[in-house]
Amino acid sequence: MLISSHAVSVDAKGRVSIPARFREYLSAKYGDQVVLLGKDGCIFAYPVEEWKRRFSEKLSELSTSTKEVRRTLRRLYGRAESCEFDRQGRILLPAKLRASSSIEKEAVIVGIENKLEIWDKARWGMEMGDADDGAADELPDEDLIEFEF
Amino acid sequence: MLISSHAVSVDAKGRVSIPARFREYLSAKYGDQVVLLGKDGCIFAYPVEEWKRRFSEKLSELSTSTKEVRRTLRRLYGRAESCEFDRQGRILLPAKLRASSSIEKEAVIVGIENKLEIWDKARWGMEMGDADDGAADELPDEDLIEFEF
DNA sequence: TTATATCTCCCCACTGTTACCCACTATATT
DNA sequence: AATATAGTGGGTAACAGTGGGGAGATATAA
Repeated sequence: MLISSHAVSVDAKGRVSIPARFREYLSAKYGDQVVLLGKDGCIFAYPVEEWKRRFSEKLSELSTSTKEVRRTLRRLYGRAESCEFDRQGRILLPAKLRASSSIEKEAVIVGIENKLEIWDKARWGMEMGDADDGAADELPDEDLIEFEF
Repeated sequence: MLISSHAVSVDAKGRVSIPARFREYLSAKYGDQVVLLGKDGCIFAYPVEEWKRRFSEKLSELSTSTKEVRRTLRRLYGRAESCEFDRQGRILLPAKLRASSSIEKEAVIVGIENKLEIWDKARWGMEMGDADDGAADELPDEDLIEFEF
């Protein structure tokens, strides 16, 4: 299971190191290929198998006979990118995705169950409520779920 | 079952010894991996299985098609950390969590049913009402639960 | 086609951190 | 007293993350 967040740097070539814990889990369970998708102001990274489960299989149930379905499909697949870890355990973030997620020099990689999210560091701070000091460790009232802590 | 509290020291590298009773119970029942989460001004430590039961399974019932659910997920997973006991039975507390819980040199580890809480010693004293002498063995009025003793 | 530029991914090198190992002390047990 | 166990501290080798040179592939231009 993927969990936690790591600050990483983006080098001049646009590469980011995938933290070792994440990489080991992904390589062992899924292989070295992931699918990238710009979403929520960051980059989602799915193992191929997860991408298929979430999108390919769902869409294959639908008929492509309607314009709407075909449009949804091409918008989803057109924005996605496929990429692999290099020998140093990094991935090259395509310039398009770096631009759309405002990622430049400092990034944060977040493990969420079975996918990764890659954020610009400043944006991640906003998303987390700018409260690293524990003042916001209470989940906001509007939360939909009642967790058992 | 985990119960009682132990004072431990935090070494220069940020490690704390998990008291033997706790470690034996956790290792035997769950394994050597725990998930840490900053909460209530201390650090919660769940066996992975407990984390999954409380959070992963609950969240997997929800659709991630709404922005609110995705945000809740990343805020929860992003603040958590996964870690293992070393050969001496210690865990390394990540600097982020030490900071958010004010843990520096002296800590207290509390066993509560099936999770641990790790406190800064001074804060733990406050939480216990500064009364190690038994004067506060009566639950305060504002407690929400009526226990059957 | 040839020449030039760009991109991708390999390799190597450097640095700070991590986790293993050993050792010391205090407490408990025989 | 002798032995075992728990908690503590620190040295050190291995590894993770970082940065950059350069080969090969692909694209662009002449």
